Amino acid sequence: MAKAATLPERERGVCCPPTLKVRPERVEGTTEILKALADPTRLQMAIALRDADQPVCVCDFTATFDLSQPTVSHHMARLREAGLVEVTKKGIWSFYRLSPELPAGARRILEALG
Amino acid sequence: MAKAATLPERERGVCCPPTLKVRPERVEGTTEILKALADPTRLQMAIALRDADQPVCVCDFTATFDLSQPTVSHHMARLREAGLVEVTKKGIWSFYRLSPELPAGARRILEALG
DNA sequence: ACAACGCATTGACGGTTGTCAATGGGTATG
DNA sequence: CATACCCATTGACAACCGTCAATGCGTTGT
Repeated sequence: MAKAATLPERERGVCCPPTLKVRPERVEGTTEILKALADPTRLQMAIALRDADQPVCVCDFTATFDLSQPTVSHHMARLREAGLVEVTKKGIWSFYRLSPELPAGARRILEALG
Repeated sequence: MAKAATLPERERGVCCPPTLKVRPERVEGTTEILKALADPTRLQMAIALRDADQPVCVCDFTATFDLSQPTVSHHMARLREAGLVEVTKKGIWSFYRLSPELPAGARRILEALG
């Protein structure tokens, strides 16, 4: 992270558009991840899954947050669509865990949280 | 980041709510930062400011993105309200830079991007 | 077979968001 | 002063989001 010291000298009517270093495809992907995490409930869900040593059942999330079961299911679906988590069904339960093949960028963001 | 190996054994009608480790106040703050970054334009703006060695003028952002000037101004206001950036006015120009006193959590998130 | 449980999906609703056009205010140049 | 430039604010509008009630489906236990 560079230091921002002096203000540039400028000329009227002239702009110096900065070059965007990140590839557009990567911007879109990162934005989707950030949108998936930019909700208090989903943020805590993601952190809980990150720190869990076992997959977590949906019923446990429903018990934790003061939210209806469909709402919890909706949040898990959003995390799933962002590629952050995966689901495994066993009997009547659905167990969620972080995606094992999580891209490095997504993992770095997750580890920066909490 | 722990490994998620075996599925837990469960019992019908019983839930094991995980303990949420992050303080609620911190959850709210982190969510605000993530919401501020969860937009393609603002994400690129923030990365550009993170990597810039000089404060960046609004007119440069207006020239870079295919967006109207009020929209760019609106995005900068959102980054400002999230505490991520600061503005310095000099003449007719407004120069933006990352907040010098950026909290450690926010800095970690920013450094995890791009 | 039947009832109970766990979960996903659908439909609906208010609140938020991203965008632009229009406006206004501040600062430099002629 | 008058004009041009840079920027913020306001108002408006479509799109999206978070939430719940209702419903449906598969699984388990009786």
